[in-house]
Amino acid sequence: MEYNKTKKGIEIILDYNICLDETFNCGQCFRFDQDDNNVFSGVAFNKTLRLYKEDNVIVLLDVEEEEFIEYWKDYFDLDLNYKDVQEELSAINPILKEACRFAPGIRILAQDPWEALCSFIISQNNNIKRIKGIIQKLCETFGHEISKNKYTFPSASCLSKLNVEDLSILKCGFRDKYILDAAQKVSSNEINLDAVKQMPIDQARIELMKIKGVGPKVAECVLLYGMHRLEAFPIDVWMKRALKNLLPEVSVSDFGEYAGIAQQYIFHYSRMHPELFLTVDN
DNA sequence: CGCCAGGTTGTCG
DNA sequence: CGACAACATGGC
Repeated sequence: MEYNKTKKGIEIILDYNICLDETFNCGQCFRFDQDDNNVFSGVAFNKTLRLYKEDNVIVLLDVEEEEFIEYWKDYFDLDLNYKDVQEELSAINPILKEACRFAPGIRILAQDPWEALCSFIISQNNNIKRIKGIIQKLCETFGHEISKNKYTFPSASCLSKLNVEDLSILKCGFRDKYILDAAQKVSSNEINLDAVKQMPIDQARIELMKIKGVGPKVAECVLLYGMHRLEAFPIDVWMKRALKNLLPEVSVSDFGEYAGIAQQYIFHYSRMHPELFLTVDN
């Protein structure tokens, strides 16, 4: 991976494809949006990021080299060769190969663990549009503004001081008490997310599921998107349908160390092809 | 209006 | 263990 420092910011020279639209809109994160002229903007790690792609270059606007190295290089998983991963996955199964081919520019973002935990608690039995709205309101209400209409994600410590009435403004329904339980367990260090990130994955799952509202699927999303554990394999309604109807002869253990990336390609492919499932049950 | 949404919990057999 | 209703809210 090569990059240049310019007066605009950091320019990442791509030797393979990265699609910002698919990466930000494939259901793994909820805080980036595209404004007019092809520029995406959002917040991660309490920092506003604005970026766009032009030809084989991604421009991170107004980003210094130190900030790029410390945050964004890992955030976009730039040290992993996704082309190699896709070749490996494509050899497993023809449908998986097709899913890789369909959206090869998706990357698994390495998000903040607490933000991922909170976000995927909110995601349960919910739709992506509304998830984004609830998270936006959460940040507007309890984070602080760092640039025009851009807010930090409120810390666990901050949310742990609130009660369910305080959260009613979010209209997040029954998930309010789950958010508070997560905030309390994390801020008190009863659940140490930095430690969980380093644990053997079976133990990490058990630790995360001590939080109310965190079951197998949410735990898996936290591991994959918030702790960059690429072997994690979240199974939601779309993945259930896909595994049953598109990949009946494949077992989850066949996907290997990059199962989470495989999952993302399959999830996105399925969501973009709902017609594949119209005539089936579940 | 009714079904569904990147599920989890509690309960019942 | 497995099945299944209930859960808040709003997108479509």
